[in-house]
Amino acid sequence: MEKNWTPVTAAKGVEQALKIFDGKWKLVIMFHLFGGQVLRFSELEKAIPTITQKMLIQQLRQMEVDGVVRRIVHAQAPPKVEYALTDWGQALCPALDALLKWADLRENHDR
Amino acid sequence: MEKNWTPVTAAKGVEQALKIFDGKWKLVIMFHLFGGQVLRFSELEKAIPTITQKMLIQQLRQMEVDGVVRRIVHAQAPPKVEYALTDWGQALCPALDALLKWADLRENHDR
DNA sequence: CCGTATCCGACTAGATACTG
DNA sequence: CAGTATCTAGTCGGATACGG
Repeated sequence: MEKNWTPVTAAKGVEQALKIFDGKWKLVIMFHLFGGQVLRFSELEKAIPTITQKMLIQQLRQMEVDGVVRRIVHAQAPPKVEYALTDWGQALCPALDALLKWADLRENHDR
Repeated sequence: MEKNWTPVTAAKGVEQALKIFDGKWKLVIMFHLFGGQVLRFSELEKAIPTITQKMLIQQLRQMEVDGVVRRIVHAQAPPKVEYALTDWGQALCPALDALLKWADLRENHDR
């Protein structure tokens, strides 16, 4: 069945989608995890040197709640926690590609 | 020729694209103008009753600078100014659709 | 009709220090 | 290793009043 969008509801729909990767670091994190990569907390820290621990954990938690990231805890000492994208998270890739493609179009319309 | 993205540059690329419709009202405005609609300043105000004049003009100006909106001034009294999307602005539609489609996928992965 | 100018509260992210 | 807690500066949007 089809949805019938009004300008307002369509905008709200997109905003909902955007909110899920809104936050200064979520895209960077996602791109590090695309392709099925599984990284530890400390590996993400090293991969993104300018992020603080606070921001890293905050963004990861929100992404987990939103269902784009999976948190994998290994019960050991010392602690080991890994992060990976969910299937749904991986599925964002094509949409982001579309955005990149659109940004590239600008050259043809600018002067 | 192909670009070779790193996680960081890809994220920056998407962020650049996102910035262009970032701001609380830009998407709403765009959805009102999709399909070639041409609207006057006052018509946009009526179409989006909760926006203030300040925000409306601010978002429109930025969108104009960024090249997604075209400003059409008719030299008359009383003043008449119309706004429309550029070709590039219209070209955003598919990418936003991809985002909407992705958001819909969530049902299949949630429980 | 189509804007501009100013003030102000809310939210975000960074710095920093500390813990199981 | 993998977090938590607190404080603060900067940014964004809303309210309101005024101008060509």
